[in-house]
Amino acid sequence: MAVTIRDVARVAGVSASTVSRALSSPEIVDAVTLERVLRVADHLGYRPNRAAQGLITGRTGNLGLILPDLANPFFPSVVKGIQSQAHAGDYQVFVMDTDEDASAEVGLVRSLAKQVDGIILCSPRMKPAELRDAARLAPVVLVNRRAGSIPSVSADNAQGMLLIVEHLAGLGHQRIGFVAGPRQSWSTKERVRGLRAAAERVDVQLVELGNFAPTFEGGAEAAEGVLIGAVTAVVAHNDLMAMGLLGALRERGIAVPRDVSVVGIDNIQTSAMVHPALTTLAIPKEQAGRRSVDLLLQHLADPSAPIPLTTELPTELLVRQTTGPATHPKEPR
Amino acid sequence: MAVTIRDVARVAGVSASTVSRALSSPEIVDAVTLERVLRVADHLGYRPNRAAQGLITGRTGNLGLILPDLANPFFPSVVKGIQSQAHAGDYQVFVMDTDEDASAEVGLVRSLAKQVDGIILCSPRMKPAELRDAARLAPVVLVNRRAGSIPSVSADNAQGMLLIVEHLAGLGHQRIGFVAGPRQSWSTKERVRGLRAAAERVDVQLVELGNFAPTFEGGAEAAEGVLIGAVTAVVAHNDLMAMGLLGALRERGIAVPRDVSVVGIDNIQTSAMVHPALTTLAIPKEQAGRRSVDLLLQHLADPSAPIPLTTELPTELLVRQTTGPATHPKEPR
DNA sequence: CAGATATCTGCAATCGGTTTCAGACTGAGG
DNA sequence: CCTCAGTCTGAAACCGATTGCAGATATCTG
Repeated sequence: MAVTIRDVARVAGVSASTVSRALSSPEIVDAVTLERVLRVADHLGYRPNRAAQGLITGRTGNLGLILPDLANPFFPSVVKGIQSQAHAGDYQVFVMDTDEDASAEVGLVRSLAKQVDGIILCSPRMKPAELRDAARLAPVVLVNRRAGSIPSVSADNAQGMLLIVEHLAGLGHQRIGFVAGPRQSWSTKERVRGLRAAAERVDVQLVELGNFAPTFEGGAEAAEGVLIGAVTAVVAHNDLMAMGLLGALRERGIAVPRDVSVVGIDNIQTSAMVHPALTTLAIPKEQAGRRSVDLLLQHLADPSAPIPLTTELPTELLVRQTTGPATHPKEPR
Repeated sequence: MAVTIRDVARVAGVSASTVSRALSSPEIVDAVTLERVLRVADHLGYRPNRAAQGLITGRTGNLGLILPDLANPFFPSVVKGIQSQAHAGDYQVFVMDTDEDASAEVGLVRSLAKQVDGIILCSPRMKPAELRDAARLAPVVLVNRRAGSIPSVSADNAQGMLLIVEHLAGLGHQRIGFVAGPRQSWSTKERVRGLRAAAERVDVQLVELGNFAPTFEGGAEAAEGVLIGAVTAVVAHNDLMAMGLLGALRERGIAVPRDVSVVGIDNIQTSAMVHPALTTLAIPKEQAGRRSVDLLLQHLADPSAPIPLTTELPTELLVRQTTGPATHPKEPR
């Protein structure tokens, strides 16, 4: 059916070995033979059979990507970055959505391990011990999480939180609320830590308003706490929550940013499309994706070479319309 | 390194063939042998090598998915549906994002064809002739497009447009604007057609406001035309555009839905999160994804069996806050 | 009880590449 | 002219599974 290496060999009047060499190590075959083989291969539309190559070389040319929920607007950008970078390196990407099921992750890694050369775990929910096990089954790179000795790519949360707090402090805010994500989440912990450090450094008060689901609804639920907490500014764990919060505040007649300022994190696409447009900390999502692929491919190219363990990408604060001068503290309007 | 079928065979005291049969056609091996083999396989953690299986059977166990832009919030839902349904059928999915590059699609199909058992083309931008060629390289199912004799899954646009127009007419709107997407797009044509038919049937006037990019910005650009067109309601080609339109109208001091009603299409996640929440025609995105996989797997299971050529999924109108009674026509407030 | 049939299993070929090894040929140097 | 190194090529083994074929055993039939 399909044209094989032997077909090319026959037409070019050489052996299969020569064709193989012409394609994979052209420098060791005679120039005129090479040219002829390549022309024939091209003319016949020859495409190496990946399965056959994989069988002998042990390389599949595939990468696996496991993530909790594609519907969460944070992830598609990461996938795009991964996808395009992988493709540039002649790798294909298996995308697997676990529907936020941490236990599914473990099974997926196991079943994927043999079919790919490496796995990218994006915001994995699994336990550290499970991560360690996973990393033994195949080369693994983590995105949005750090763990033990597994290479990882994440945003520089400490720096990002500082940007946020400095911005708010600069607007006169003294009491800043934080609407946290799920307690177990790595990002949540990172961000709490970063905010605490930043608050101390900038000398403002941080009011932790509790943990909520990292969704629009979760953010809406946090509105009550914001009012009770008597803060003049709120940082939400992500943009989705910030948007939920915005909606709930509006329902309660609280004006943003006049009565309270709101800052999101992620810079998802729609954060710029809502009204008022959301001030948010932009995470370089595509870049994180690309970088994770780089790390993986680098490791595959030379498994003995050392891989940078943790890569932290700088964030950027996008000041839009949901942050403004603090009202309460001292500046009477 | 990895445990092979021969390892299992040796430990179980049988031949490799028997192990193979135990795994793929259990009914033809002796019950006690079967049990022993399966136990050993499980105990050793045996996983068949997909490359080896693929080499001999010609089946890869992979599906390819080509789509224009993952960052467009319409697609992740479709991917989720495809992903989960494929996984249920023990298939993996290669996801490829073309970045809206129609010419890239052709190349991708070609390079993917040998590595997958079938390809799902989601909203492909390529020309009909190219589609025909693609379908010759591998089994293909189209999502969101119809073309010649290639099986396809799409929303029932005619029905959907009728729902929209009836809803608006019911609110007293007589002049309804349509902000169309790209002229070449299949959906655009379908929707124009559907709207025209619906307008005629319900006896309202349809004002076509021109073609715009299917983005937030594209929608914003359409605002001017909406005002000039003197319509009391607008249908946008998709939610992203509707949201852009909403923003631009607000900037011009036009209140929605008081001054003008707006209807989107797609029901992307954020359409419910903006204020006012967008009235939109919901497309069953996940379901479309699942269905496309069903069609493909069905064809793979029995290539001779006929496949339903076009599947149209019913849509649903979600009436939220951007549509209200018409102001102009006769009802003075 | 012989012979036919059914059931189960193993051998060996096969898929399409890659890679080791050895041989053919070339040209240089003595 | 012979030897030797260097360059290029082909034969054959191999990766890990599946499957047609044939042989072995058990079961059934008359």
